[in-house]
Amino acid sequence: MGGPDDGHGDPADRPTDVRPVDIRPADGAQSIRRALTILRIIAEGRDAGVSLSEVARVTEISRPTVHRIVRVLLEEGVVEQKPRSRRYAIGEQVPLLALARSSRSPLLAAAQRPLDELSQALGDTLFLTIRTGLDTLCVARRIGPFPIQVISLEVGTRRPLGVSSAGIALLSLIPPEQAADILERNRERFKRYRATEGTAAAEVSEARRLGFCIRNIGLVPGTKAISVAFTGPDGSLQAALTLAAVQRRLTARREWDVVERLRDGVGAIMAGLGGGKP
Amino acid sequence: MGGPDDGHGDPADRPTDVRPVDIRPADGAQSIRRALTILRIIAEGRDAGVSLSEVARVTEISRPTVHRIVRVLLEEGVVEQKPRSRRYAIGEQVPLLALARSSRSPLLAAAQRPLDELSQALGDTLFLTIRTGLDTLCVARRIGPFPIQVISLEVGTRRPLGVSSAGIALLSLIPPEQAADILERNRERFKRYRATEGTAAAEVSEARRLGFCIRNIGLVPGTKAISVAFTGPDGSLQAALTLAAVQRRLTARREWDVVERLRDGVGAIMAGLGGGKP
DNA sequence: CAAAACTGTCCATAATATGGACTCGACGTG
DNA sequence: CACGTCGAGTCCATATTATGGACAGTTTTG
Repeated sequence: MGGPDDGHGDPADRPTDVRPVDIRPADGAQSIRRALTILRIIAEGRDAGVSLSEVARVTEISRPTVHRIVRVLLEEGVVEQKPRSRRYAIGEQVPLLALARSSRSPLLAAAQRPLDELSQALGDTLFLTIRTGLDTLCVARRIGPFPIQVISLEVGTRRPLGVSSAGIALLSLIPPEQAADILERNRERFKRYRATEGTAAAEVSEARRLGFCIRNIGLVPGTKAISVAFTGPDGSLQAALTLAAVQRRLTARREWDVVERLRDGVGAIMAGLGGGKP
Repeated sequence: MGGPDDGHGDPADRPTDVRPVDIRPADGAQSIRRALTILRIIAEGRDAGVSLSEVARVTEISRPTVHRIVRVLLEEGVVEQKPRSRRYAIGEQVPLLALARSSRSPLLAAAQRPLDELSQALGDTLFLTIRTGLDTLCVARRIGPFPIQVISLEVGTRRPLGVSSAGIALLSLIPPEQAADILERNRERFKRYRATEGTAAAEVSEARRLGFCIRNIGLVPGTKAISVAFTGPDGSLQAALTLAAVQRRLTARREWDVVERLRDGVGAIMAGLGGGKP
């Protein structure tokens, strides 16, 4: 079938030791997994959506199969299709299902105050980003009082881990080989973002050394971002706090101050997460 | 396979006019459809969740199959399992996917003001409920200023069409045979709610005659609800505005006034929906 | 206006999902 | 306490279902 490698069918006489990269038991419901993979890619497209062939390319599932799956999701309202561009986007049913668990996430609850205070104190824009699977997902944003703000991300933006500052920081706090594995699995998607596995890996190493990530923001010239990543109390969740600003506001002197403040913010958020309900 | 079907394959000689509510073509991706059916049932359970065997019973899918599907959804974070009760509930991935389309729904946007004003004016609790597939789903609530309020529903509550006042009203505005079909397909689920197809059908007829639904609220003795249903501009959506109050506040005299006011509210919402973007 | 790229459809085939039968453990009842 | 009932979860032979190569139609690009 699909799969990036190998001459196909070798008639079952290796036990189970090869395990090509991922832990996926591969049994159970393959088509449902595929549907979810497709959904995540479509979610990246936000309101603009994603074209069929791009979904097929990125997921490495054949076009007819993607088409069939997407058609079911379409009929069920889980995705919708933009009439003009024929691109697919997340459909109304998803928010409706989400209503079933409308209680806000503990992370967001814990982060509100620290985000407000920090963005006031630092003056620039802050982002709170979580890791989910192979992606980063922006879940909160605060625009600071300084007159020039770098917006760059909306809440809800989803990207492959490795293309954003937050993604680098997040990768820097998981074990190197896992991080490498993730980069590998995202390789196909990086093309969309003018990123490569190699440069991402280098940045991750650097971030691992420093304890945070600082770099230019890819798509917006003259801007910089600093990200500090952290995990939930029991390692339950992985998130990053990011500051974005025009380059001139991030002089070498201020950098360290900002990192310090971000770390304080992270501390405050983690404290708020500490003793939740079981 | 499953499903309340008829003699299958009649080789294409009805144009497009029958369309029995949603004519499941049954081709394509069956297991994905099943997964979604299961998800919707699980969504009904809200935070408490739903047991495996109940999902199997209601969906009329065999337990092993439900289990296998649910296990995949579990691994993917789409559902989660309460450790204590082993019940399944909607998982964190669903809200995360929903973030991709965080722009609020046009209905909610249009309804905010009218809801606020009406609940102030009438004094009692209002609910805005939509139809989605075979379900009603509460999407907004306003608690009025009168000291005794009937809460009964949370935002996010999902129920089979036919068990709530709003559901009856909604069924009353779709063609009788479609409504009957929906009741039929929900029969298995009614048992959970002490409802039956028969009484629901009678109430729907009554509502169709009156143009609204009024009745006692099932689970809360001494309380009444009045629902007025409506559709979006191009028939795009079906929704109902409901008032709930203790019985003594709904004297026969006031009933008509309330219905009148609810109709005004519906008018205001529909006006707000009128000229959206194409 | 031709080439390229993309969406969507068909169908034989292989692989996948299916559910009956079974095990295990928890709970309740005589 | 022994027995019976009910629910969760597992196994595996089977046939149903999903799969993707090839093709057709349409829009975009050069």
